Amino acid sequence: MGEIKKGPWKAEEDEVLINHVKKYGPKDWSSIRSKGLLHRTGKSCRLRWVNKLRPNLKNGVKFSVDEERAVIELQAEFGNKWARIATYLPGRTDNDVKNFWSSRQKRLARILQTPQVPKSQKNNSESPVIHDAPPTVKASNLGCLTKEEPSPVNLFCSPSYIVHNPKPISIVPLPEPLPNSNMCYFEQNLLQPELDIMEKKSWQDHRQQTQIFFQEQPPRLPTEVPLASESQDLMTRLGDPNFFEVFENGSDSGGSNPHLQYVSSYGTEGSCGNDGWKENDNPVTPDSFIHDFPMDMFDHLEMLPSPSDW
DNA sequence: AACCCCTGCAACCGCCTAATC
DNA sequence: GGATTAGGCGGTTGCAGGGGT
Repeated sequence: MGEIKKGPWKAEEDEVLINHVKKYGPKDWSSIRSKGLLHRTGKSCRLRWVNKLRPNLKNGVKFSVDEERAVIELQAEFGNKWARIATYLPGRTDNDVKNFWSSRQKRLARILQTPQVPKSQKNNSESPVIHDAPPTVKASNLGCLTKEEPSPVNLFCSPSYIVHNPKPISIVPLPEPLPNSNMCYFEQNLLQPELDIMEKKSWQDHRQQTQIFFQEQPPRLPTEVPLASESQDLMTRLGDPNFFEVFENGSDSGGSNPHLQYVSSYGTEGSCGNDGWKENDNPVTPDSFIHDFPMDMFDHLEMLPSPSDW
């Protein structure tokens, strides 16, 4: 048996592989090598067929908006089960989906990358911390949010989620991660290294009437695509130190069924007086804001200067 | 023009599981 | 029942091309 060939496939090799599949079907990959047809492993042959030679593949075609949505939704549901996800996307392979997802994650991580806050600024508890990028949920905190430890929850844990899901962010403060819960989704989408977490103090400084709401519905596909111009507006708002004010005075109770809310010590009516979780008797959600996130928001984000330039 | 950086993509690697011996 | 093999899958790597400086 000759040496095993690696590296890019040549057209002649493809032809041999195609002929083999025509004769015997997409199986017996190992026999290709044992018969001396190719000096490739069965694995390599199979991979080449599945990813490049199989009929009806969308080679060289970018993911459509619908496909992107589907990947995001399916990834939220199945996790990194690329092969399974690919079965929902005609013409796409697990490799396609995997590459799409990882490049997207990289892109978002870069977008949301935040520079280190200088120590002098950190030590100054009176100075509000101005974040250079939309803050994110520390996903690992989501599983341990308690009344005693009302972590400064930052939204935007999953940009793709927000971009593509007009529903309010679902944060379920449960003691244990649930399979197929949104929490799992957050865990999987945590951008590494962990993006900076707002400190409690600055959280309070920024938001005198903090209210974060919870719902248990799974992510849903968006039903409308806002205009691109809205993206620009939103990006302007994201860069605004007072950005979080949009979460105050939520006006749209929406269709969710929130059952908990986070109330700061500066909370308003019904506040328990201390920071912490409380039953939400009269939920008001920031739906309207979240719903405003356009599909292409992060495409526009990329057009902004990098955080280091801010 | 040269260099660097980023991105997308193809292919490989390692692990796991099922089938076969 | 254990060992071996093949196939499947997710993670990772390496490279080519494009864009910016």
